[in-house]
Amino acid sequence: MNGTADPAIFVLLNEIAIIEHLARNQVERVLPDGLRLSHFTVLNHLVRLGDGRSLARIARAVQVERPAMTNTIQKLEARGLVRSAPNPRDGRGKLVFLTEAGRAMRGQAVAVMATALAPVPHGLTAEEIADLLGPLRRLRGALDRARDATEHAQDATADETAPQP
Amino acid sequence: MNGTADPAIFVLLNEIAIIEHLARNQVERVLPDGLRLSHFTVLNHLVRLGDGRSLARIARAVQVERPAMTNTIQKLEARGLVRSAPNPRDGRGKLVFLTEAGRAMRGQAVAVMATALAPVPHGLTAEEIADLLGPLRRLRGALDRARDATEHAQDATADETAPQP
DNA sequence: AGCTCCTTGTTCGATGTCGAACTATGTAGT
DNA sequence: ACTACATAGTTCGACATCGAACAAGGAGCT
Repeated sequence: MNGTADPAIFVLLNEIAIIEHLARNQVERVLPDGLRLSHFTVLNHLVRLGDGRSLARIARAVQVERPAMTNTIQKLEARGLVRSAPNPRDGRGKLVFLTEAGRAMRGQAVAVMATALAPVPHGLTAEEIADLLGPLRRLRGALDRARDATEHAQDATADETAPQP
Repeated sequence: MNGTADPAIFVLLNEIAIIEHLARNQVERVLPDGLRLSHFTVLNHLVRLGDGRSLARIARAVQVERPAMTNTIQKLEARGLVRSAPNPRDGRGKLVFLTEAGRAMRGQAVAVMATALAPVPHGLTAEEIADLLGPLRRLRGALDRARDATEHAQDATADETAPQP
């Protein structure tokens, strides 16, 4: 009817954008007391990969600009979920550490998110979820390289997937 | 090593969120003159599925709240990319139409996006892209149903995928 | 008709994110 | 040592999005 069919990659990215949007909204509705997904993402990152990291490094790993991370860390610190200290090795740097409250909050968030997302696997088998991951990681890699072509970053998001057995 | 392994669905959604973020940033850097992805999404929707739709209907289809769509339509109208007229059948409603400039802008945007995303398929074969789509559509469906469980919507995002052969 | 409930589009205030720009510090090259 | 240049963290202004709340109109029911 129309000659405007989108390329396959468009359709795929559109689908991904919608899924991200639905998942974000659904998850943010159940997170404890106004905790944003971006806040949780940082807590989760620090729990999984270890704390004592610099703000800039966290920002690169979770794919936000540094100003956004400054904001996020300030909010987390105001809630007592993280604390930060100057880096003794680097006068510019700042290291971010989890507090016990931060670890507890992350655990609580994981629990409610798991509950909220429980109905989802009914649309997808565990095997299908696993099968999706490989190609999606390569897609992410391709996007990372395409960005590097126009910019000049190299540490990208690699450490996000590091500790997978 | 740590006892904090995330459920598979978490890992999947995290990957999806990062891909969405990378793709959005990459695309918005090449869109003509400050055109936002949300603006393009509306233009693309109207070209593909037909114009003369109401603001609320477009908002549901592209998964944003009505205030956001009011803002988007106002920006598009200020640029002369769409025009709107009151719905003669419904005194509350407002119908949004594409202008020629809007159609042209959408075509131009598709072209530069295709160029910007050209390196991406090198990480993924066309067949893999196609294979991804089925499971992802079911994932979207599952999320839609999970949302319906706590809320009360039913038209969801179905028409977005309607014209697929 | 009248009443109730839903839908539409909008305005408002709050928040998160971005890019640009700035200061301070580290790093490399001469 | 000095002079670039890169990086860390922050502040600033712009902007999109959200949820809540509103006024206006439609739909259904008695």
